[in-house]
Amino acid sequence: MTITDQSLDEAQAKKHALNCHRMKPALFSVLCEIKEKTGLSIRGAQEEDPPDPQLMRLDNMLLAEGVSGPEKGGGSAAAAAAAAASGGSSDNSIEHSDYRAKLTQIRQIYHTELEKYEQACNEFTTHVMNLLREQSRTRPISPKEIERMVGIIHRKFSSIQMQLKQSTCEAVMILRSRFLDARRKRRNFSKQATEILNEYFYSHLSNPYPSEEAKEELAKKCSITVSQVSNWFGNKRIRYKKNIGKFQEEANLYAAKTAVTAAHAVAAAVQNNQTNSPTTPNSGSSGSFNLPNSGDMFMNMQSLNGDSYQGSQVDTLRHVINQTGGYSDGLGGNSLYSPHNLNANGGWQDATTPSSVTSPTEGPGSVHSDTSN
DNA sequence: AGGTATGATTAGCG
DNA sequence: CGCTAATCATACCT
Repeated sequence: MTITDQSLDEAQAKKHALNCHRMKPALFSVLCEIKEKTGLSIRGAQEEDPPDPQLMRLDNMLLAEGVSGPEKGGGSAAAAAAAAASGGSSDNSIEHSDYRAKLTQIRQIYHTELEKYEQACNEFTTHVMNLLREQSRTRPISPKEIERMVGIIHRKFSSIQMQLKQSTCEAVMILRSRFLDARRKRRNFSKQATEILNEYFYSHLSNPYPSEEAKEELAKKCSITVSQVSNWFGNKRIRYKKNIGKFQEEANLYAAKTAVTAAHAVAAAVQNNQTNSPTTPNSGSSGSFNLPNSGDMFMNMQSLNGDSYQGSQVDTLRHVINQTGGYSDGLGGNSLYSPHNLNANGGWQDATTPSSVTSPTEGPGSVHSDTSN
């Protein structure tokens, strides 16, 4: 619906223009050729035999894409198939309808062209027949010869048809790759979605591997697909690990966020005269990872968040943070980080620490140094 | 324009 | 099959 689509339009227009240019002269030249060589050598015959595999492939594909199939159902079927092929995304219906529209366009062009060729074929056949009939007055013409002529004509036209099919296939492929190859057309998730994902990630930092169900839920919440969630976590894990310093700020932020909510809950609980803190917001799948927690994070948290916490709550918060897998400790703060920590826990990542993991991208100092973003 | 962020894809591993 | 690591291709920012 933006620039890409326009370019697609152009591309398609070009494509079709090209097709038309390719077809028409071909047709004419064939006609001329046949006229001249009134049934002598069969020059185009090598192009396809009756069970031409390529033609079959094209036919199958056109059918599968809904171009040559039934009018209406074909389109949506194709769109569905395409969606399935692209990874089962049933989301952005807008784009799919757009896709379908384009596909319909292609189909229409295909059908009109096809019709035209058929018609031309018939016309030309009768024309040649007439010619032959005329000639038959001056010279004997065997039925066999006529038959052969007709055969030649049909073969020629079907080879043109094949070109049509081929071009249509190409157009469809282009359309598909344009629309369905998400990589080409990547769009960032919504701010909200990223927020949700990050929240989950940082509150499960000790074990950021959402279960299938969790993924589904996240997917639903973010209105993205499960595989997108998986992708996101895959990317996030690897990138986080690669450059923890860079994510420090973010980590603090989200930790603070969850901590705050937790704190509220805890506060409520405390008010309820309960000293327990069973309130880790997200199911406590953490556990296995125990890092020593430093106060740093908390301080940052305070400053980042602007909220002021008072004495007793501080401890509670620390506790909560600990529970939530507060992992932020020395890491971003530069010197202290050792990638070993990650592995040690057997939690995520196994040892493959490539030599250059701990690039000290970030200078010393305060956790929120640059914010170059 | 160039750099960075980011979502998706791919090869390879267990 | 899910994961990591590397890479691609685009979006977004400067």
